Amino acid sequence: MKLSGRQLAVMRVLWELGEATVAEVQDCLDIDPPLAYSTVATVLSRMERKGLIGHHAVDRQYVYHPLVSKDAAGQSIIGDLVDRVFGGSPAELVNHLLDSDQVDKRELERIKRLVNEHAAKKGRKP
Amino acid sequence: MKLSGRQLAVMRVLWELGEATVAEVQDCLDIDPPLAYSTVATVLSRMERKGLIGHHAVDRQYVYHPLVSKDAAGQSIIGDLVDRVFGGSPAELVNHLLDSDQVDKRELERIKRLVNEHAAKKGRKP
DNA sequence: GGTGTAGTTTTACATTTGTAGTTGAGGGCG
DNA sequence: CGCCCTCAACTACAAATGTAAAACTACACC
Repeated sequence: MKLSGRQLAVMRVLWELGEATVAEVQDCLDIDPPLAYSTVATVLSRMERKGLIGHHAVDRQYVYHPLVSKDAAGQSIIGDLVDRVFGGSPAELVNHLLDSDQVDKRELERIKRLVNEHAAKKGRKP
Repeated sequence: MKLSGRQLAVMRVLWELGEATVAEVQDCLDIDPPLAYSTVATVLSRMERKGLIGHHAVDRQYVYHPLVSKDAAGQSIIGDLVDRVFGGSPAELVNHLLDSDQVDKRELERIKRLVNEHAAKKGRKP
């Protein structure tokens, strides 16, 4: 699966809302300057053509919904990143991530906990 | 900074080799079917125009070298990913990463070590 | 029943990317 | 001296993306 920048932004809205009309997507896209209605509609159409999302009509308007889960997409994107930038080593990714200033104390704690939990699970049932 | 798929592949070669001629990049790109010489040359030119790489002439041929470090690029790409997919939470990324089958026991150990080391460093000198 | 109006579909166009052929110039070789 | 070879440079073109105006269509309201 492959998402362009705008497509990803739209997917985020759909993941967040579960489903949404064109106008709702347009509103939730926090972009400056805001996209025209027809622009959003075009993006949604193309995404549907690619099977990323689906729609059903409700009262003359389309309600779009994701066909790929956030988890699946995240998984795929991360896998790609690990392969293409970090030579297949997830640890390399983590290493870079930890150096980033996006990781404050709070996030670091969460990460530590996640890793330990995961290690426990893995050890219990491999 | 923004790298397309092919551009990233080329950067990987340059990061690996430090610097390289067009033909060397072509050889090191492990792509099937292999890209034409002129294709690689075009990609390199465009990347240079965008300031991603530079070149100097040696004996009638160009030797290209990266202008952005792998670390910087990795940082930027990860930052983007965290922002755009995981709502700014690095822990979310890690969570997904751990669920990936790219993380085997060995990688998990490495990750655990990295996290603990980092926590120690952070605790010492915040 | 005509006329807005909201919403979808169509059409349009620039930019970026992926890919590669063609051209042109400098240098070596016969 | 003229030909060939190797590169860099230019040109080309299709697909995807980003963006949006224009056209169409069904509905409601006067």
